[in-house]
Amino acid sequence: MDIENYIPHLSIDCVIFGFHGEQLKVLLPKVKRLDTWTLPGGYVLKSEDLEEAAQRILEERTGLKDIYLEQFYTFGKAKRSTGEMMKKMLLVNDFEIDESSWIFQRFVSIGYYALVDFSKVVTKTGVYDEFCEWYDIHQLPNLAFDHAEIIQKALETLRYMLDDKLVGLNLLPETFTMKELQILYQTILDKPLRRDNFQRKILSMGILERIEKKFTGAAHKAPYLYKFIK
Amino acid sequence: MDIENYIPHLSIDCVIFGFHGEQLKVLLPKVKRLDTWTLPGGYVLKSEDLEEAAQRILEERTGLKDIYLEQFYTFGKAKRSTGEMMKKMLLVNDFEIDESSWIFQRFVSIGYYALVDFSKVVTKTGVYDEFCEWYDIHQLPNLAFDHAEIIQKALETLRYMLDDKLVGLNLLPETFTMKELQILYQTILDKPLRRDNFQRKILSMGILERIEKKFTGAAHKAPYLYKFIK
DNA sequence: ACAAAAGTGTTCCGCTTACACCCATGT
DNA sequence: ACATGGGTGTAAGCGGAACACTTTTGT
Repeated sequence: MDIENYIPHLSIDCVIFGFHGEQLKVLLPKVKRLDTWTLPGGYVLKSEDLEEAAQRILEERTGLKDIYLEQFYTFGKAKRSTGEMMKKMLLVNDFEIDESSWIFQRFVSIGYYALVDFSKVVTKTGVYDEFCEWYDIHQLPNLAFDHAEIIQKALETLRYMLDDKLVGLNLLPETFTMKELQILYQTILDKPLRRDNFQRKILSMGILERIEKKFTGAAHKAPYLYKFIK
Repeated sequence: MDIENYIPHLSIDCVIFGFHGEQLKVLLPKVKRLDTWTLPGGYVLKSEDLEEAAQRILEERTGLKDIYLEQFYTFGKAKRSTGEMMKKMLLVNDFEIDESSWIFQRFVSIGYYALVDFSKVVTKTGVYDEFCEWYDIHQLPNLAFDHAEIIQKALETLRYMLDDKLVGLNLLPETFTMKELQILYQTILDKPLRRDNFQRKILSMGILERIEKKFTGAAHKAPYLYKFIK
C-alpha cells in the first residue's frame, strides 16, 4: 500500500448490515490494543471509481464479491476526524508516523451501506485490527471518530428505503419463511408488525415465489418457504 | 485563490433551482468563449465544513446567504471529468496552466441542490464565466463533464422528497396563491394535478396560513393569498 | 383433544380520486 | 346574464388495519 496512489483527504466508510438471530447487526473491526472500534473503510485509488473502491474494501472484509451497495451520504465536517486518534491507532501498534502525511489531516468520508447474507460472510481481520466481529445495532461498542453517527444515518436511510429497495433479497438466504422476513422488517423498523397484514402486503407486491413447506418438527402447521423472483 | 488551501481532487457542484414563469429553472454559468455551460461549483477549503463550502459557493453566485441546501449524491467515477475539458476552459481564456496540478486530474464531486426564491437572486458572473443565466429544466444548454447527469439526479431527488421537505417554502415568494403552488408541484413532478384535491391535500397538512384575497382585476373570483406557517 | 403457528376471508376506516355545485368578479 | 376561475361538499374506490376463522402439525 503506497499512500501516494490514493486520493488524499478522502475515504470510504462502509456500514455492513447482516441479519442473524433476530438481530440486525453491523460488522465492525476492533482496533488493536485500544478499546475502540471503527467502520471498515479505506481509501480510493486515483484510477478507481468510488463504487469500485467500496466493493474492494468490502471484499477485503467479507470475502464476498458483487455485494449490494448503496451510497447514502458524504460526511465532511472539518473537525469530524482528528489526527490524534489516527496517530494513537498507529503508535500503539508500532507503526512509523510521518507527521506531514494527509492521513493525519482532515478527511471527507463517503458513506456506503452494504447488505449481506450473514451466513455467507467469512470475516477477515485487517492489518490494523485485533478482530472483526458482528454487533447488534442496539449494542454497539465504543466507536472512533463520527462512526456512530454514520451508522445512525445508514440505518435511517435503510428504513426510509425499505419499501423501495428489496432489502430482504440481500439480507436473507436464498429461501426463507414469511416469519423470518417479517422479523427482519420488524428489526429494521424497530416496531412490531401485524402478521396477517404483513403477509398480504408482501405477497401483493408479486416479488416472492412460494416454494414448498418447511417441516421444522415444531408442533404447528409447517410454513411455506419463499424466495425472491429474479 | 491559492490552490494549496483546498482539498485536492474534491469539488462541490450545486444545482440551484428556481421557479419563474411556470417553469422550473437551474442557474448555469456559461464558459467564456466556449459553447459550454457548467454547474456552479468550487473547491473545499481544508479548514471548512462541506456545507460551509457549498454555502460560500452559492453566495458567490446568487448573493444570498443561508440558502436551503441538501446534499444528494457524490459523483466519483474515475473518468467523469477529463483534464482535457478543464485545460480547454483555461487555455481559451489565456490562463496559465501547470500540467501537474490536481486540477487536471481526477475529481470526486459532491452534489448539493439549492432552492432559492427566483425573484431575490441577483446572478453574479464568475471569473471563468461569460455570464450566468437561468435555464428551463427542459431546455438545458450544452453541459460539460457529467453535469447533465448531476442535474438529472438532483431533479429525481427533489421529486422523491417533495412530500417530505417543504419545497414550496424555499422556491416561492413570501406569499402566493394556491394555483401558483400547484403549478410549482406540477412542474417539479412533470404531471398535471387535480385542482380540488391538491388544495385539500395541501391545506390538510396544516402548513399554510391564509392571508387575504388577491384582486387581480381578472374576470373571476379573487384567489386567497397564502404563506407558510413558521 | 389441544396448543401453537400458518394461512386467509371479511369488515372497517381513512385517504385519495372524481364529480359536482356554489361563489366572486369583470365584461 | 354570462363566462371564468376559486373554493368546497359529497360519493366512489382503494389500500391498510383489525378481527376472526380455518388449517396443519406435534404432544
